[in-house]
Amino acid sequence: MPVTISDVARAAGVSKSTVSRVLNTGAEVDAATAVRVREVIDALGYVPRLGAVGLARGSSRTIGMFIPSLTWPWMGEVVQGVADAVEAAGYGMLLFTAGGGPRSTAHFTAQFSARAFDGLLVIVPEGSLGPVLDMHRRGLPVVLIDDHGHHRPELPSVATTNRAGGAAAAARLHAAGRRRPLVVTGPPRFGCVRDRLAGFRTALRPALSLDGEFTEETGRTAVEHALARGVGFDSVFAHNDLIAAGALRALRAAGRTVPDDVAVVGFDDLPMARHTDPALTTVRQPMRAMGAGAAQLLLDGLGGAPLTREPLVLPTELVVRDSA
Amino acid sequence: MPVTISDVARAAGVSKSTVSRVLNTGAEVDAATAVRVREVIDALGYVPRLGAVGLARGSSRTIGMFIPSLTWPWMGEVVQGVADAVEAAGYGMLLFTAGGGPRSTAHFTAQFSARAFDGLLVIVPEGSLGPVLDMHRRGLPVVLIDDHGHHRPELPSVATTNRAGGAAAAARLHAAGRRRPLVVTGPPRFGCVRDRLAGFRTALRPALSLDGEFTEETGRTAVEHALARGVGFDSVFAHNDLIAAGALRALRAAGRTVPDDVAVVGFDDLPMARHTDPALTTVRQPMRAMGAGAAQLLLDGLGGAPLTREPLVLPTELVVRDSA
DNA sequence: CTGAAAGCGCTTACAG
DNA sequence: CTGAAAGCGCTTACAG
Repeated sequence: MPVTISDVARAAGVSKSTVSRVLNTGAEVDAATAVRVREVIDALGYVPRLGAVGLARGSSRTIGMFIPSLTWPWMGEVVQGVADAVEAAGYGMLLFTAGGGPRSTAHFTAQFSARAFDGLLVIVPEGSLGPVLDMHRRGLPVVLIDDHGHHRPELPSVATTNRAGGAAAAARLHAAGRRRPLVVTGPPRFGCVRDRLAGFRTALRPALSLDGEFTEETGRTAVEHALARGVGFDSVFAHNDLIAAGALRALRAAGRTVPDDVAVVGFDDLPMARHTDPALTTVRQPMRAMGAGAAQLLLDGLGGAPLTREPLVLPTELVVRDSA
Repeated sequence: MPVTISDVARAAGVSKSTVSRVLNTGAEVDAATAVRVREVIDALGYVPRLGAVGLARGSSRTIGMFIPSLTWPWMGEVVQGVADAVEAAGYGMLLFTAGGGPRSTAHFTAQFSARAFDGLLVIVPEGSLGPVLDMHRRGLPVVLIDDHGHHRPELPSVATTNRAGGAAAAARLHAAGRRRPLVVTGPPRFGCVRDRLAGFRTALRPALSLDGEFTEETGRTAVEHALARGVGFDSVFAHNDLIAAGALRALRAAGRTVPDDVAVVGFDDLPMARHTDPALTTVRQPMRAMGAGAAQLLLDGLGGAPLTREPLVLPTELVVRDSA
């Protein structure tokens, strides 16, 4: 049988109120009494039951996190960043995934209604903004991790400098004397795609710009296509590292040398970026820091700090390796 | 203000007991009454507060998951498998990571003591078996996801067929006429390493066997080393896909063609396996199924089913691509 | 079949 | 500084 506050009170010869006070407010308790109670707590190994505290206080000391899927390449980094910050604050983290479609969303919503968490961190799964906004409207503190450059003025969020990242990629290529870049983007409906492109264009004009999915295959076929069409490009700006990997592969298959014939810059800095051949020069997104920053924002908010709607923007960073 | 069971009772003209009954046991309630209560529940959008239910029932309908880190290549797959099963059962999943060392473990232990979860899934972080065994001893249902082939007879677990996987790799190489394989393993202290090696040896004798970490670098340096020593190998069996990727790279750098000069087989089937050049033939570990299977085992256990100590073993599968 | 009451393990005014 | 009591929102014997 786990020990309860009553056990402690009895053993220390005080009331539950007093035990509760030394545990919480700490003040308004006689020093000697406090010491004695603490000794008993340690001796008995008493830990307040979270559920009971939550019921009495109307909170759960737990945050929820809602994400599209754990299998995306950089998702683990973000969630790890969140986990670190949440752990440091002594909170629990309830993780929800949207992979199962409506069923998943329903489950997540049900846990919200059951008040399973006090605040929410979310990387909005496509089509799930509705329920999230609804929760926010009902008073749930929410912080968005804006992976797609879709700023929602209604909600606090953390984002990164997609535009500056694109500009940095262009600057690097420009400095290397490249003037005819092939740009391979992700889906144009994403804000991050438009931002990266806009940033890139401030320094360099694409010889050709193709869009596709954020996949290796997109990179491969885009390069094959450009090669077949005889587009004379001297570099590639890939909107993520998977696309870059595909481009690298297609270039090698075509007998082009990287970076001598064609320089390649990616985006993200996935772990694989250091293992491509040649190692990939890429624009690093601070995914872990974004997770940790969002968590900290939310935790501060739960602690009473005002949640500003001004996004917390963490900088990208050009990581120079061998491909450009 | 969220609606409570009292609101429902009042609106339906019954007692809280009755509302609770239609919500739970369902039986022993007049059909007409039940219908009326349900209507009110729907109309008011009533959802029982998880914490209150948990306190009254002595459970939390939440499971904990404790893992070394989310940044390992296949970790997302496992956790996603768990998330799917847990979601289907209407449970919550509290995620804990050991990345922060003792501080992380302390946090995790504190949440256990605070009874934040009813059951535990764990991929044992190195050095953290102690606390987990302790929780189990204190009555917490635990299921291990045995990624390292370290069977713990004390605990229920799910594992995979490392030995058969090694044998399948060897069989594939043997069928391709290879007789002088270079084997590059992970740390020999891991049971999975020994099992994969033992399985491999049932069909083929290594020309040379080197061990290292489960990293790209290990694969690269091992191949470079074997090449420098003039070991005449015609194939590589890498104990994971990162090692295989490194081997592929070193072979290409040395001008060897894969699979013609040297065939390469990996282990894991990470997403990157289909994007190496050439695409990697590898032994697939059913990480997602292992996660889902472990969760189901635990959930069944929480539902009253006996948790057998006999491991649930899910099969590996040889995925043939282009490298062997 | 249904309700009143006690209880789950805490916190927090309210008195003193 | 400290305790008795009420209350958080449920469930579950216990009567009827």
